[in-house]
Amino acid sequence: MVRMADVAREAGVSAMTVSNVLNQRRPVAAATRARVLAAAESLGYEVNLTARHLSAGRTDTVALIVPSFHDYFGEVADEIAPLIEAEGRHLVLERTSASPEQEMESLSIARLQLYDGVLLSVASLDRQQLERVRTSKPIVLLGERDAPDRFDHVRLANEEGARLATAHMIERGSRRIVALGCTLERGHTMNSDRRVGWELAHEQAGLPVDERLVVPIATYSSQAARAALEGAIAAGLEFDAVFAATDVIALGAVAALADHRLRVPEDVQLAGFDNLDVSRFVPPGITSIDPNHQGVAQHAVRLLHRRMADGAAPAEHIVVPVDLVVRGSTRP
Amino acid sequence: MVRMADVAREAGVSAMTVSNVLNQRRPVAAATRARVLAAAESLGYEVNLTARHLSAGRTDTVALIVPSFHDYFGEVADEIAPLIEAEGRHLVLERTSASPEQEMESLSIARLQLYDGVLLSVASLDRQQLERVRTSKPIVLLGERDAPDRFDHVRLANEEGARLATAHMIERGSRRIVALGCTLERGHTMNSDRRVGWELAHEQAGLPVDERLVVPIATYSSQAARAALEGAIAAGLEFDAVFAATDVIALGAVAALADHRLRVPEDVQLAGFDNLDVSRFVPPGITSIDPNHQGVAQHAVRLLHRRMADGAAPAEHIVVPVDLVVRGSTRP
DNA sequence: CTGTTAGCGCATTCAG
DNA sequence: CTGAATGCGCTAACAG
Repeated sequence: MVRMADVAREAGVSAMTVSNVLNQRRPVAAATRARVLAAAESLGYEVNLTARHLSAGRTDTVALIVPSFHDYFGEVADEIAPLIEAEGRHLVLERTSASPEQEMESLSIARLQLYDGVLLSVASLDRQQLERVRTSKPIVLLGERDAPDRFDHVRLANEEGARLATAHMIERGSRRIVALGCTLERGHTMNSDRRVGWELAHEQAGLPVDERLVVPIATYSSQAARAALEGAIAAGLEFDAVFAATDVIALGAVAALADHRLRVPEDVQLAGFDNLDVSRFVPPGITSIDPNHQGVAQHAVRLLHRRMADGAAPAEHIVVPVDLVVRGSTRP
Repeated sequence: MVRMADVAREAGVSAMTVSNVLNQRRPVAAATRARVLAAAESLGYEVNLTARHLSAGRTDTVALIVPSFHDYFGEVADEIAPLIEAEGRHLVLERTSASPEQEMESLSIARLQLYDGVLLSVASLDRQQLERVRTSKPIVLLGERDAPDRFDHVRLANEEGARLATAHMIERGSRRIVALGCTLERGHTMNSDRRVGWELAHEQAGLPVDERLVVPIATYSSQAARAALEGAIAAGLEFDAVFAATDVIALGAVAALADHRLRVPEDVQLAGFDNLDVSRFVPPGITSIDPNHQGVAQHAVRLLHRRMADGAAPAEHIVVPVDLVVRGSTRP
């Protein structure tokens, strides 16, 4: 390994001068500068970032910690990356496997010290566990779970999105709308908040809420969603629309409906949530709630930036508005 | 910030003893040990990993560098992560935006020094640019591009996969098969190799190869694929099947075919490549080539592991076999 | 079993 | 404009 001292010796200067040339921190005589650059080049020198980080006390790197790398989180990450890079920092992704243990570990101060700031996409930690996280590192929470007020937090307008999608299908004539992947449990989680929105749409339309239409699923996968809806159909549940808690779930619903030769939207209307790319292309196009990734990304980075500048600033809690995107899976 | 020295003072021992207790490196008297742990706990001490990394000369961290975080790469990353973690290391993702500049920068020795090993998913660097990468850091290349022999490299059996999918549709009666998202250009790239497989299937079946059926696309998006196929249809291209270079492209084809009321598979058969989750659920199910993510992940991690153990070992070039997964988009 | 010394490679501070 | 001294926090090697 080539160190700065090696370059210094080769160029006949001190290490400090090498540092100054390479970082353009102080003016250096042109001739000296040229010699240093030549020496660095010929030895193939590159700065040791670990040493720089230790010395500087910062890493110019931000971590985005997600439950898993694919689907929704990958898409958000691609939105966040350029915003972080625009400020001259690097973004790295780590994942927690959505297990509370790993999510806690990734929050250990040790791991945090590698980064100047952390965006944590909370999937499974509850309020109490988050309460125990004590660190002065800038952290911004992303996601739909309830969290302590002292954290900056960006979440979606889950209720409003679910209400919009459900109201839209009521307006287009449906009266028995399955809430697939939702839950009757209370407490702020993504699938509970979305069920509340589904209820709200019924109340606002003066329709009764039939809790049998809430069909929970085992895991947030298309496979589980397909199985759950098949099960509901087999059990004789009557319905004329499906509100799916996520687009991944909606995709499972598409498959289950096709298996039973139920036409979308003629027999059953369908709407999802997340506006994944795939929803534009699966015929007849899946009506969905656009979660405004860009807005999420912008707020998250803005809050983190602010927090890194001022650790004592009061916490902000952002609810990012969402939009209904109408496609062929709901009736005109 | 609490340092080891603070804990040492609090516990009335030396820093070395604190280190030994926390890392279980050397036996420590039970009483001392207890005092150290109590002190660490009460002060809220956590080791500074940057300092440890500098001192130890390693980071126990592997980077997976990908062109973008979503879709294919996110799925592979989720396969690789547990294998890395099983060896007691951490995995982080960085992205290059698929620009050659950034891909080169992520390969700068400086950046590499942060990691004990690097898995680089090559999207846009050509052989010549890779040739210029000089480093003793363990690197394993992933991806379909041609690369210098001195690198360990894991790629898919692209030709064979494309041949399988095309031959399958020929067998099921198609004679004019569009190669959507492929290219007539020579040289080892993903979409060139897959075109070669498409050709090969024709030759083996004794069928002529009509180059007008090769329909390239502007970007690897469903949107671009949809537009390209619409364009081909509008231009009067006659075909009875589509081999899509990727499943993302196949999804665009599904949309384009639906727009033109062409039934799959009755009017047009369709097969893709990548076996994305979505392909199982889009009616009638998209026949696809399974890229064997798990095999890719296992080989990549194995090669990296080997390389980290022995920097001088001869480079291995793995071609991971692929499988045809038949679904409803091709005829029985 | 525990402590001392020294150094990982860089960059800030102060001197010249 | 350039250099020397010093510290970032941890741990390997050596003493005791």
